[in-house]
Amino acid sequence: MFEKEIVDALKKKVKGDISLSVPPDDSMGDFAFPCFTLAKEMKKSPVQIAEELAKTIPMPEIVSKITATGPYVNFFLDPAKVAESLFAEILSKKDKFGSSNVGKDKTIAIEFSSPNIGKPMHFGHLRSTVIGHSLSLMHEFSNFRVIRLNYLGDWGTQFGKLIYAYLNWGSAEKLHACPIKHLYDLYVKFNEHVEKDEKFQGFAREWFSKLEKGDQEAVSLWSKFKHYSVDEFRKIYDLLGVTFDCYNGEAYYAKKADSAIALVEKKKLAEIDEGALIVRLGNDMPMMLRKSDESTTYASRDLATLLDRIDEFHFDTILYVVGHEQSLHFEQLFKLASLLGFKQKFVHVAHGLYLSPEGGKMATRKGKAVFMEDVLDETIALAKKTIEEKNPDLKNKDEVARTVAVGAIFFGDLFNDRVKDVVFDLQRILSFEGDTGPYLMYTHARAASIIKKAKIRASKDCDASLLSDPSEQRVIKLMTRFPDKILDALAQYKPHILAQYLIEFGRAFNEFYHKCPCTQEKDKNVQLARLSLIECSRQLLENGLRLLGITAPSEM
RNA sequence: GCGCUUGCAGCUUAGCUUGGAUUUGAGCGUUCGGUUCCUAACCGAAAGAUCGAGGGUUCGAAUCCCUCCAGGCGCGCCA
Repeated sequence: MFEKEIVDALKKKVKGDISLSVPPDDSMGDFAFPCFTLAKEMKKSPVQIAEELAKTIPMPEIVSKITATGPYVNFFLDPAKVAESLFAEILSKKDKFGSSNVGKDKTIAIEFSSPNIGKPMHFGHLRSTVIGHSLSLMHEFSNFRVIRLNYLGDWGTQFGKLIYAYLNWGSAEKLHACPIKHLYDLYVKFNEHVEKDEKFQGFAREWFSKLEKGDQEAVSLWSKFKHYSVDEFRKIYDLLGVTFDCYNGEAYYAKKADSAIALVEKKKLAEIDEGALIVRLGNDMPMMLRKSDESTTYASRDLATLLDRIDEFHFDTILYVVGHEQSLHFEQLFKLASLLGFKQKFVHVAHGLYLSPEGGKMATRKGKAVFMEDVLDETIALAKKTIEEKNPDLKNKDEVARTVAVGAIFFGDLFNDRVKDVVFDLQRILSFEGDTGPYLMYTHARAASIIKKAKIRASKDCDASLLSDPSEQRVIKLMTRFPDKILDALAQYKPHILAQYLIEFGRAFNEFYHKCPCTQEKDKNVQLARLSLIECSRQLLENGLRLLGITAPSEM
């Protein structure tokens, strides 16, 4: 915010593209214009140029001071004017504050979460779920039309495994009583057998092949497994507040794989090699579309899925929020799609993996997985215990405990750059202090509490010039950055940019909270100005957290 | 072997896309201090970093380029 006014003023004196930077320290102003590039063109020292510019640039309304500091021209915004303009905007836009129109008339499809049927959702699924959810919310906030896609892993040789295992070692009673657990046990058992004897892999392939050909027994078991799993997933999504527009999984698109393959063949892009149908996409990376036993592959189904989605949803951009171990697959898929003539924007929003503390991936196959449900239960229990200690009179304890737990888990996942691998550490998830979701939720609750207690209401007509304490000015300054942070996070598909900013803002707010009491302030005008600052801060925190998928309670 | 990716205080990390005002900014943990006062899930202070190693480009490199080392992931009938 307010950057445009400064750029416009600079344009009157400087030619070409102007990009401003943010000084490293508050004492150096709000925006800076570095003169290095100009120095080369003008063959003068950047220091000299900065000095000349500082004197000659027409001062925009919102700016109170322009100085030259070394090779930089520094712009100081007038805090009172900034605050007035911010308060008016926030108090009128409310839960829309920070939104933009960058997505106007654009459609974005976002594939995320995509758990595998027949296995419990393990904690590793959290990354895709949380990042995809947050990106969906941010795009919607910026007026994109968003389509949320959950590409269920409900097809493939793994079902051959499950069917074989169930028929040989399974029990109908156990399946009925605790379906997911039973299926999971069978899955682990089957893989133990494969370790010892390769022939089991063949049994699995056989059963999957039967399933693909529509064998009645196979199909009926498959659909039973799928039903149970989806029910289980929905419970977790409800708890997390995550929604989808489309649950079509691999099975749904598998039927369309043949026509997708036909299209590739028509364009003469495919060839037969060792009995399998492959596409060569340059150095050493063939993409297999059909196995030698005629069954489809993950790649062909994913291609079919992409083509069908292009048809159905007419998106401009599609995001695949999937772990980085699949980068090669997506590189191939996107390359093939562009060879087929599609011009949409395809993005693999790759994220790091949760690694098991003992090392290596959290593989369900080896029984090394940590289940989402267990982590949720434990976190909720701790949140409840913390509430009992700190705020025993709270009314809706269970509901708040759930909200706090989800906030802790979401924020913990979104706070760091998504490309990095994370070693699973329950103690970190269970921490509610420092750079955490509960810290921000608590900050929000404090603000809400003051507003509730105050006898007056926040107003844009307060005297913002009374907010002269450095801590107050810092909050105001940070507030102006909120809309841009959302745009940054959006441009890079990185929610941690917003999360990091919110922590910075929360710290500033808490400092102000300690230094500048509001309800006890005697001067009514100061009180009103502070209350307005508090309400605007609260709104910002509410909006920011919401975009990360976190609900901010007004009491906790 | 090839490809992608990561490497910063004891631990977890931001900053790298677009090199600059930096002697790298946080959180946890450690040590010390703050609650007759709007929720201490808070605030303040101190100690703690040869930014994996070496070279190069540049007036200037945590940031760009090269080599090496270490971790993670992937490399045709798993998804």
